[in-house]
Formats: sequence, C-alpha cells, structure tokens
Amino acid sequence: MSKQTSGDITIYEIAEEAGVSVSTVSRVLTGNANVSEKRKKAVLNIIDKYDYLPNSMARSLSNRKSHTLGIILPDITHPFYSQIFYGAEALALTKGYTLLLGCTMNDTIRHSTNLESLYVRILQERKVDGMLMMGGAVNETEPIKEHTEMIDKLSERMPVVTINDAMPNRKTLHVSVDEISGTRALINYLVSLKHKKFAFIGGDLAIQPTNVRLNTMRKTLEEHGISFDDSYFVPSEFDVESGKRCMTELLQKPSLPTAVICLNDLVAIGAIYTARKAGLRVPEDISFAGSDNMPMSEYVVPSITTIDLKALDIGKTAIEVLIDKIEGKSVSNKNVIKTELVIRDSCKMRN
Amino acid sequence: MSKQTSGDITIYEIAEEAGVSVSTVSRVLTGNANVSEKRKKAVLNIIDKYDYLPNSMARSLSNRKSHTLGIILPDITHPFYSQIFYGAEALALTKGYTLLLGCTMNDTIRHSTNLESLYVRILQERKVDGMLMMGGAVNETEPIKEHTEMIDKLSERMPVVTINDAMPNRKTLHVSVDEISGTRALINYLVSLKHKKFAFIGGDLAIQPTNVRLNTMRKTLEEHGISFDDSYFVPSEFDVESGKRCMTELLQKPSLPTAVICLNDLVAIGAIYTARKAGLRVPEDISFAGSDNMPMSEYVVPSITTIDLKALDIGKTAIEVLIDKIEGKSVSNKNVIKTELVIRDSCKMRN
DNA sequence: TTATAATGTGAAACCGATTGCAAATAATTA
DNA sequence: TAATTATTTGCAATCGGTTTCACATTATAA
Repeated sequence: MSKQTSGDITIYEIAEEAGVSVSTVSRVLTGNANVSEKRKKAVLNIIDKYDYLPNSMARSLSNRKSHTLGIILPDITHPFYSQIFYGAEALALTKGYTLLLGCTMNDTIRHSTNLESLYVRILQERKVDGMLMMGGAVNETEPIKEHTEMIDKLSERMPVVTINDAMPNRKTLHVSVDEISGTRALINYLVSLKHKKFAFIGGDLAIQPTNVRLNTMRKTLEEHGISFDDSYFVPSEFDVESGKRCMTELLQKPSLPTAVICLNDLVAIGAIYTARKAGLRVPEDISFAGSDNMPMSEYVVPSITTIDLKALDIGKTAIEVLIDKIEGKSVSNKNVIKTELVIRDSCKMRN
Repeated sequence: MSKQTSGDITIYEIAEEAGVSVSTVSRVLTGNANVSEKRKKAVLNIIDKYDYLPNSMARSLSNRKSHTLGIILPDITHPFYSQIFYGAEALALTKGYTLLLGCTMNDTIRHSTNLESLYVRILQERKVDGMLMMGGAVNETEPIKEHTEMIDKLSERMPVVTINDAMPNRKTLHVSVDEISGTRALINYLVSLKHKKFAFIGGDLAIQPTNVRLNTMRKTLEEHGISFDDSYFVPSEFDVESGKRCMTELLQKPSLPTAVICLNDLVAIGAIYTARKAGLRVPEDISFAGSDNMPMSEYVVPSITTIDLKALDIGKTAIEVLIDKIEGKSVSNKNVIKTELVIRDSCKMRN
C-alpha cells in the first residue's frame, strides 16, 4: 500500500483491496457521485469485512464541516439544563450532528467568565459548526462586558444561538422562554382562587427573568384591580435553603400573604417547609407556586403547582434554529417558547 | 499565500505574516522544539492579532490523538448519571480532554441496542481516544449478547472503561460501586435502631445491583441472627409510581415490616407516600431507606436516609483510569468506589 | 454504423496541522 | 581566526479523507 499503516484501517487499504481508486471508495462513502453497481458492491464488501469507519476528522478537514455543535450550559447537573441538553441532543442526532458540551457551573453569574471563555476556545479549536450558549442570567442594566463581547465576537465566526440572554438584541439567534404568559396564567389562576394578597420570592432584581416576572405580576394583578405591595418581594438564591430564609423573612411581616410565588420549585419547597414549621397549613392557610416543574415537584407533599418552562422544547428549538442557520435556511432570530401552567396541590381556593 | 483562503485563518497565513515558515509557527504552537525568542515573539504577535486558534482536527489527524473521550450514559436527565458526567467532565478538562456524550435512554435495558451501537459508531468515527460506557443494568445470567460483544470488539480498538457492568471479567477497565459495603452499613445501622423485620423493594432480580444488595442484606442480617423472609422482597421499577405500587403490595402482608429498604430514593418517596395514605406514621411506625442520594431526598418530608453512591467520584475515577490507560500508565482494571451512608429522618429507633 | 451525450473512473490537489531531515546560523573551543 | 558543536530554521512528506478535472466507457440519437 502507498501509505504507512497505522492502527486503524483507512480508505487506502479499502481501495487497494477492492481494486479501485480511493476516489471511488470516497464516492460510495459519500454517495456524492455515481459508481457502477459492480464496483460499489465490491467496495461495500471490503468495508464490511473490516468494519471500516471513515475518519471523521479527515473528512471534516476536507469538508470544512464538522457536523459538531458546541453547547455551553451552566450546570448539567441541574434538571432544567439537563432537560435542555437532552432535547438538544435528541434533535441533533436526528439531523446528523453531534454535541460537544461544556458546563460553566454558573461562572458568568459569579462574574468570572473563565470557564466560559475556556470552553468557547476549546469549541472553536474543535471547529464546531455553531454554538448554543446559555450563559446563566446576566445583569440587564450592566451586562457583563466580557461575556457579551465574547458572544459578539464569536457570532462573527459562526452561527450562535443564545437562550434567555439578557441582551438578545444582537446578531445572534435567540430562544427565550415566554415568562410573561406563564406568569400571567399563574396569576390569573390564583386570582380565580380568590387570592388577593401576594408575595414574590424572586431572584436578584438584576436578573432578567425575575424582572420580567415581577413586572408581569404587578401588571396582571392591576388588571384585576389588585395592587402588589413591593415590600412583599424578597430576593432569593436558587436553592431550598434560600426558600427557607426568604419565607422566614415574610413571616415577620405585619400581615401574611395568602399566595406566595417562588423563583423555582426548590425555593418553593424551602418556603413551604418553613411555613409549616411556623404552624401554617399548606395549602389551606397559604398557597405556594413554583417554576420550572422540576422532577421532584410532583412527588413532594404537597405537590407543587408550577410553571413548566418546557426545557425539552427549548433545547430542541435552539438546535433546530442553529442547524437551519448553519445549513443556510432562513430562520427567525427571535424564538419564544410557550410555557405551561401545571396545577397541583400547593395552591388552594381562598376561603 | 500558497493555500486557498477559507473563512478561518490558518497556520499558513500566520506564517506568512510573521515572515517565518509554518514549521516555526507549529513549533511555537506546540512548544515541541526550540524557537528563537525573536521569531517566537513575532509569531505570537500575529497569532494574537488575529485571535488565531489552531484547527484541532488537522492537528489530531497528524497526531493520531483527538484528546476526545466518548461517554455513553443511559440518561443525562437522571441525577445519578448527570453527576457521573459532571465528575467525568471536570476531570477530563483538567487533563486537557473533551467529552463527547451520547445518551442511550436505557435502550440496553429494553433489549434494543440501537442507540448504543449508533453512538459507538459515531464516536469511533470521531476518533475518540477512549470510551466510557455505562450500559444500564444488564441481566447477569444471560447478558445481552449484542451489548457485550460490542464492548469486546470495541475494546480491541481502543481503551474502554465500563461502569457497574454485569460482565466486567473481560479486557475492559472497570469501575464499580461497592454496593456490598453500602448495604452492610445500612443494615447495621437499622439493626442498631432495633429493627428486626425488613422488607426490600428492589429492582428486577435479573439486575445485578439488586441481586448483590439482596444477598448482602440477607447475609448481614444473618450475622445479626435475623433471617430475611423472601416474601418481603418486592421487585420494582425505578420511579415513584412503582414505589407506591410495591408498598401497596407490602401492606397486604399478614404482618408489616418495620424497615423498608428501597431500590432508590424515588421508590422510597413513593413507598412513604403510600404508607402514610394507609395511616402509618413515618418514621415512627415504619422506617424507610433509599439509595442514590438524589437531590430531592434532602428536601422531602421526612428527608430520606440513603446510600450515597458517590456518582461524582465514579465519573472522576472512570475518566482518570481511562486517561491513564490511554497515556500508557499502568492502571488497575478493577476500581471500586466506596459509598457513604447518609443518615436523615426517614429511619427511626424501633420502640 | 457513427456522432453525441451521459456516466464512471483515477490522478492529483487540497483541507490544516506536525515532524524528520538537512541546511543555515550562532555559539564554543582550540 | 579557523574548526567544531549546538541551535534554529525551512522543505517536504504525512495524517485520511473529498473533489476537480480530464479521460475512458457506455448509452442514446441520428
């Protein structure tokens, strides 16, 4: 054979043994051109005999197309993100793409873009055809400069889709969750349950979803002639402990709310725990709602009424948009995912 | 320049603009040979100017080393597996490797290796340097032939590490959870709480961990002079519903157990739910223990006493062993991860 | 049967890096 | 200063594929 032998079998060996040129083997591999039945069969036989698999790096090098997509997520361990990933992967697979995942473990939130930029670098070196970035929540009024600059620069080099980004008004594609209609639906539901006094355990006001939710909540309540008392907004983190702490804070208030809307289900679980410790019955005395429809929310007692953010759809849509863009199809660069209100046991009619 | 221009900048452009040969640029890139300070600086300048990143596919093609590892997991959405992945990724990153993930969604359990073999194929094409495979639980007495054959064949082509595989006695590297000492610790703890009548809601007996646990349980109880009544073993699935169903079954028994050991925390949650519905107090009347230490187990009421399988360590160890093997270091091919008993509120002293 | 169009095939260039080899340059030593 | 050794360099081959181009073969039309 003309080339040095290495561990794996190559197209050269296949060609030699099938008695054809490498071009012919390549043509049966790609199907990009005609090959006579006779030779095709001969080639296929040898391929089969050796379990030959073409080297996709050589192929990509030649093609300038890696059929690989980068996906940067804050935390794969978190059910919301792992669902997004799963949706993304499932769709990518059907379209013949593979995903390269990087977890930044929320480092954009903690104002250090180290891991994120490291991954961006790695993924560029690996020549991904496009990138999906979910950079955690970012301060809207003064977005982290490095982060947005990086995305801007990156999107000059390849298609980029961001999810729930605070600054989607750039040239990147964007997928966002329709927090507004989700929040609306929840408020309408609670009002239909005759609730009048609300509290909101939210994230940092600097974080976009929190902002949107609080505003939507206020506005929707106004439509029902109910005014929201801003002192019943308590900023929180994302975890159970934080829910406990915030609920403790709410318990100090001169009068208690009848319905508490929480940043996510974990926070709701913490808040419910504290409320019960304080002797309140849930949902009889006080109702709680969460967000994200996490897996455990169905199983805790009481099960949590929550806004399902449709993580699977988010992942699917993001990848679909990305691939369409890569393949030159026309795509909208503003995609909104509808949420769904999941009614369970943690909210009850006010008596 | 000598080569056709493409979108990205290449080593040729860098060489040209820096006024040196590509070999020199390559040398400053890899650091594999001496380059005079003067030229090195010149090259670095141009690299910086263009934000040049070397094409890792070209590099890998030349090197025969992709610095990429394949990892096949049943379900990234499941906290146990996502923890494994996270551990794996964190370690890979520090060693300069990237992970390519495939989720088979338990298809080996459902006796169809389609997705698994598809991923194995894809990952081989991508020339991963090694593979980590967690193929779900497999029937021990008659292991799925396709699955084991594939792993055997694969491990002739590259280093493979399996996790909790039913048939580790092959040439693959192996990492397993020490179910035995975990179960022992739990039983000893429950016996110290004066429990004498046990039930076990387990998986299918065909599934290895269930087998091991049941045997260990039986043996450990015997050491304490307690005999386990086999009719108190109820096979289950992996979810909450299944826990409910199995507990309902246990409630039919002529006499109730005082401690119920469950396949995992989800099953425990379901079982607890049903026990309470039936008017039992948990843990006062009946104790429950789970396994896996899932994120929600800490937050449900009562919080679940459970065996932490140390998923993060599993992932880390598996990747470490794999990389060591790839890099020619000597590695043990039998690695056992120690578990940890996490004591919480769902078990109580028998009165 | 011959002219013409359609298919099938191989040689060689190319994708973007790395590296062995030999020549050129710089540093030592005599 | 000349001879010798140690460092730096660039050329060219290579990794394993794809694809253009030109030629050979067939099939179709005249």
